[in-house]
Amino acid sequence: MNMTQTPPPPHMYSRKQCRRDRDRLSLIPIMGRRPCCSKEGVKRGPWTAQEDKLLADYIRAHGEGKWSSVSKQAGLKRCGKSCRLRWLNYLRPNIKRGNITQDEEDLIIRLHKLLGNRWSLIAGRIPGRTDNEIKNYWNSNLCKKPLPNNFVPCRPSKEASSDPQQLSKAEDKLSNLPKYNNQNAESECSEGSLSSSSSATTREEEDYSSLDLWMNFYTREISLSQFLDTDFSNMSNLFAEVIVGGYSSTKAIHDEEADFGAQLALFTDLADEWIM
DNA sequence: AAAGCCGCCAACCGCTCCTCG
DNA sequence: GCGAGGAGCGGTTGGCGGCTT
Repeated sequence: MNMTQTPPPPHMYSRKQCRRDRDRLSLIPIMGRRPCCSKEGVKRGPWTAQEDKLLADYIRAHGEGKWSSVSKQAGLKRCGKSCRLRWLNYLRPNIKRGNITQDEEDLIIRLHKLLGNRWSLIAGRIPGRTDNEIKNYWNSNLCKKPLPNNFVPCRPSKEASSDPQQLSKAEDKLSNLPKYNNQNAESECSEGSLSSSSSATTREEEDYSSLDLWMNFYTREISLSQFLDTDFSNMSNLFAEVIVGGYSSTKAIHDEEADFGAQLALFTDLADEWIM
């Protein structure tokens, strides 16, 4: 038996190689999928217009939530996750269809540099666009574009980490950006609040207005001088931790040791490098 | 004209986080 | 504090249409 002629095991095939083989040899797909729902009789695949109507009518009448029971209540033979995804990515009101504009593309690039592959957060800053749409757009368009000198690779966690020497100082900082609570962030974003309102009264509101300010600066909605002219005295140490990437959990909010002034000075030094 | 290849995008999957009892 | 279940997220896949050979 000549082992050198043995093809690689299926799990070592690249996707393209797999598809090439499938096309050439008319094989069934090598990499199968397990159904997400073990229940038999759960429908999968593309949604029909009738299913869309059932789901949309139900949610308009009863609101979002309880996805696991939505399918039953609405008379759909779909799993809850599928219903949720269909609603969020397609049926939800105010979904913007069609081509991504140049302005939206610029914003996606900046937000991706800022947030990495946190598509839901990026989508939250771009009205009418879904995380899935932005993710697809990134992977099919922006990922292939030539990157600026200091641009973060599309998948920094897998590709950039192997050669730390190539990371710029800014990228080092960006890779440590906070993983703040998505629900809070999304609700913030859904309000469309792009201003750095100083009327926040609670600690939580205060923290997110700080983050918002920074994001506005990063996405060039405000200038560096406007940013530095801000009265930071009303903001918590979270802001400083966000700036230098020292924030790793909500506990850090209460770190009284944070040297806000020094961190802000560091940020100011880095600011020019961060902005393309 | 047919086969092969490629890109796009809707949908699926597994994992993590959050909430609640 | 702990476990179960639900919700959300990001990575991946499959189907399809268009392009190339």
